[in-house]
Amino acid sequence: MANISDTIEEFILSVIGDDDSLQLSRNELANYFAVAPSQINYVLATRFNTDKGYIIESKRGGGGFITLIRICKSDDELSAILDEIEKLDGLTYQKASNIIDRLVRDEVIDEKQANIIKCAVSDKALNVPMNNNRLRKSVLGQILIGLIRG
Amino acid sequence: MANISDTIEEFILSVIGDDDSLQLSRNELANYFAVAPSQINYVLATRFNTDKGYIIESKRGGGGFITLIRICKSDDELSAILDEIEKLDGLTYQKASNIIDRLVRDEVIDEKQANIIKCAVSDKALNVPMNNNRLRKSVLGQILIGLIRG
DNA sequence: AGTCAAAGGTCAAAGAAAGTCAAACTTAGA
DNA sequence: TCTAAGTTTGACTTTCTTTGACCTTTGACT
Repeated sequence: MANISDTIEEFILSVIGDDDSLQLSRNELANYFAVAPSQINYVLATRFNTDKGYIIESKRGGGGFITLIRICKSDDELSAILDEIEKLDGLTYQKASNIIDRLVRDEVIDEKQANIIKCAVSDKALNVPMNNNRLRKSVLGQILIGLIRG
Repeated sequence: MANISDTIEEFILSVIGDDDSLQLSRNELANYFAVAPSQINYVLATRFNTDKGYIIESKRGGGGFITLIRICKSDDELSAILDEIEKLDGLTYQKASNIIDRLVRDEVIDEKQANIIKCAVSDKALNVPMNNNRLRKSVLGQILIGLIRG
């Protein structure tokens, strides 16, 4: 509890509300929360990355800014994600979790379903005597296929 | 009696009271009782495990924490199944599927959730170069725990 | 074009939790 | 008394967060 990154995340989420983009100033935000500017990058990298369904754009120099854009939900978001992970060799839990969060955000699945899926792809569930990232990709892949079939 | 683990157990029980979850800091608690931090893990492992009706979640790093969640009464069926499969060495897909159907019949989960779980424990998902019945048991087990957790 | 200040970016080290595991110790029971 | 089970401790690991030093880009102003 009481870690500043979570607080900043909350703040950004509350500011973005239902909008699908938000412009902010890294320095101002860092100043507001009295943290190092690079902490803002940390929050963006861990909480607002593409897996979670956000795109970050920015500009440096005088009058610079950071723009946060929510990737819009599309009808075939499931197949898009399936394609996306198909290219990868495996999936870390972190990445899988981000994808699942994104599906919740875009209302493709609900919290309970997300919970089930996260458990299914957790390290605890996939406790094989080797790197389990390939297996995780396989499990999540099959679940996505199952969701597509309805 | 009067060993420190029992004292810590008492303390946690008194703090949790009638609530069904409690967040605590391992270091603070260890400090309070002047014991090694890992003793807290010992107390949790021996007194607040799933058999005893609790589930533990945690996060490391700055602002880390441990959350203790009490399994509630309505989760009896899930816990019973958990106990049941805990005794087995592994689970065939057929057996897992039967369990899932049973949960649907008893309205513990719905069709969609059942579909997700079946995908997660399918042979296609669990395509490891060995017998996957142990793995299947592990995956279903974690999902059941997740369902209890809510 | 050249300079400079004002952004934002990167990365690695330090810090702050919690987890693991095995050795040492204690205690209850045969 | 001997042993097995339960407890306590501490060294080492893993994960997540915070900080700071240094780098790059941009636009304004000579």
